[in-house]
Amino acid sequence: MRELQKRPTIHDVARLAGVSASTVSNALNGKGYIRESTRKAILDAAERLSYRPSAVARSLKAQQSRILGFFVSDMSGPVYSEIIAGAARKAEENGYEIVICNSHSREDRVLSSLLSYKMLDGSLVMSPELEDDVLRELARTLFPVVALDRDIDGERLGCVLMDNASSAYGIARLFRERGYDRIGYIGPNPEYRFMHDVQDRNRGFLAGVRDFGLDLPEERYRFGGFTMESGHVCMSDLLALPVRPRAVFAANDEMALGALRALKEKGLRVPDDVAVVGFDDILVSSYVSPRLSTVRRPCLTLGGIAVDLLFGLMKARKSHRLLLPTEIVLRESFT
Amino acid sequence: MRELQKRPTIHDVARLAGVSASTVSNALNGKGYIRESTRKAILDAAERLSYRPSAVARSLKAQQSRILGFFVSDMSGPVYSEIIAGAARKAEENGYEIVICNSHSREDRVLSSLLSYKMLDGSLVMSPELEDDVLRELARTLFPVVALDRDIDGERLGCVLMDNASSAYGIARLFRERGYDRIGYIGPNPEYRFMHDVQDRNRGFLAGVRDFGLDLPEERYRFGGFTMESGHVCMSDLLALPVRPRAVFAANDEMALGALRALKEKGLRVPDDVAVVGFDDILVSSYVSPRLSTVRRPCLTLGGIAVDLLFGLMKARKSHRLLLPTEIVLRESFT
DNA sequence: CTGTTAGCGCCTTCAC
DNA sequence: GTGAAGGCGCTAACAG
Repeated sequence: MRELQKRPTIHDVARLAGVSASTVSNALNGKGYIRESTRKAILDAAERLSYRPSAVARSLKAQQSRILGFFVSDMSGPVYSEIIAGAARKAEENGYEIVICNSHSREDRVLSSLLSYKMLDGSLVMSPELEDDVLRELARTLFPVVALDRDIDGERLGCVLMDNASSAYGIARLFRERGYDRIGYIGPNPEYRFMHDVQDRNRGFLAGVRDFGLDLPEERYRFGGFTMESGHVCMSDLLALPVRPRAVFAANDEMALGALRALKEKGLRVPDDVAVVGFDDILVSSYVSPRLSTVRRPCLTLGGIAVDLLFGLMKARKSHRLLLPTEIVLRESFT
Repeated sequence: MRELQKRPTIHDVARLAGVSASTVSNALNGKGYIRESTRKAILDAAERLSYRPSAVARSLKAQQSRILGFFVSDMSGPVYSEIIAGAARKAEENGYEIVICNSHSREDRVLSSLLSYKMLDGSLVMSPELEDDVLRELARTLFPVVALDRDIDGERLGCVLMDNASSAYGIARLFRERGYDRIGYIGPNPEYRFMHDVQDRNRGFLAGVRDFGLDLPEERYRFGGFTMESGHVCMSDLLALPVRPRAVFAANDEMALGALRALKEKGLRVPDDVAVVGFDDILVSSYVSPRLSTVRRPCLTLGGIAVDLLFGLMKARKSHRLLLPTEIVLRESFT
């Protein structure tokens, strides 16, 4: 029965190589001048012991971990992974790593423990669950924070937003221009009121509805939960109405996909009977039939920019607020 | 111009409260007996300074971080997020956290730096990029490792697999039973040979093709890259053939979705003209038209089980190998 | 060129 | 009840 051997430390290497710990440190990190023979001996000893420096000890000494946190609540969405990819690339270019921390739960226990016990040099946040005050507290007491898709400011706190509102507004305009007057809307249910980007979409679209005089009575305004299932239910409800809408805007692609399914089940054609527009331009949206018209958001860019901003916050204390444009993509489901 | 104030340490709290550091430590961690008045003073001081214990220092002292790593390369897939969710839940129940580390790159730099400089107590690995030897090395020198969907064993190394092969074999059997003799296959291109689960599917299906005497000539065996785009291309190629297949098996749902689109573009009906089967049962597969027949894998379960196994490895040195069943789900695209 | 010393922030003895 | 001392593993500063 073998003992659980402890990991070797720099002293073990030093002993084996017959030198001191600091010489080992220097040799391994390429600092200072070291005779080639001792250097060789040290490398050899390290190799023999499979020595790996402890990241924890290093971080303690260096007072930085070179790790950035990315707080997300959901992570399932395709949107997130693209943003993360953008962030990870930029972080890596600068010798940092990104770790994903899921902040799904809203319990206080999580807020005070999960959030405060990390070893991060900074963080990006995409969790609607984390309230503004929590972020401010985080930024104040722990490390700089960049919020994604949420309009917030404060000390050591930046944000980068996507212009959801104007594209949503643009959709309303297009409905008017193309003569789709009698519309339906699958919008965010109250549960999502704390999600900034979602609310932007909502406000933008409703403003457009008003400004362009679209016909959106209460019964054609449904509240969805941003899943395909929810989109399916909402659209089914819409279709059960005595007067059905000619065009429907869903606040994200997943709901729009669910809506397409409901339409299909009722034997209705898209866009001939009912036109549909989503939001996000997730990958699958251009593969379903009919291809979904939607709004594309610069997710990859967003991630990179957010990390840049975070680096800025880590160096200086300046905070920033950036707004990225979005773009309407017309495909088959609405033209 | 305000200085970048450093985070307060336990000594700062001690000074403010007029006690020693160890008393603060005891008070904050509920150890030992402390007079209520000093205790109050300490809590108060900590609050005033917004003191947060340093996770790094703690980990160094405790010789554990209570953090588990989850190495993934892609992360974009819906499959991953479900597994991660399962793992995160189980980890949390035991006072651990999971951080996602992306190991997308195959460079040596990454293998030796990214992998060795972590502060993890253990890790789950779903990166095909990380070769078996790397995992063994990891397990030997750093921390216990549980590989997901990869058949490997070694010291402090466990694995949990999903039975890809028998379901893929089952698909072939179904093709035979339902009279779909002339088939096509969109399988993994050679680039994916290091992905264990994918290879299992491949082997299982090809074994079935042989055993059940299905008609799969070379030109109807295409190599795809597991994206919708790739599935689209492969299916288009298949349809350009003089004799087109009556049923097509794609090695994952994304490719199957791409295939459906190609079929749609050619004006072919599914399953009447060509039947299609995928693999994974991603969420959207039951929403597209026609709904996709596929193979469901117990992803949520997998994550939890993997963490359990990891805990086992962290306590004892025993290693394990688990195999989880999969299930064929028949929907509209093939019945 | 190499070794000694000291300290990063915390916690665990062990005195008092 | 509380404090002083020491050490987790590493590295920077300074001697030698």
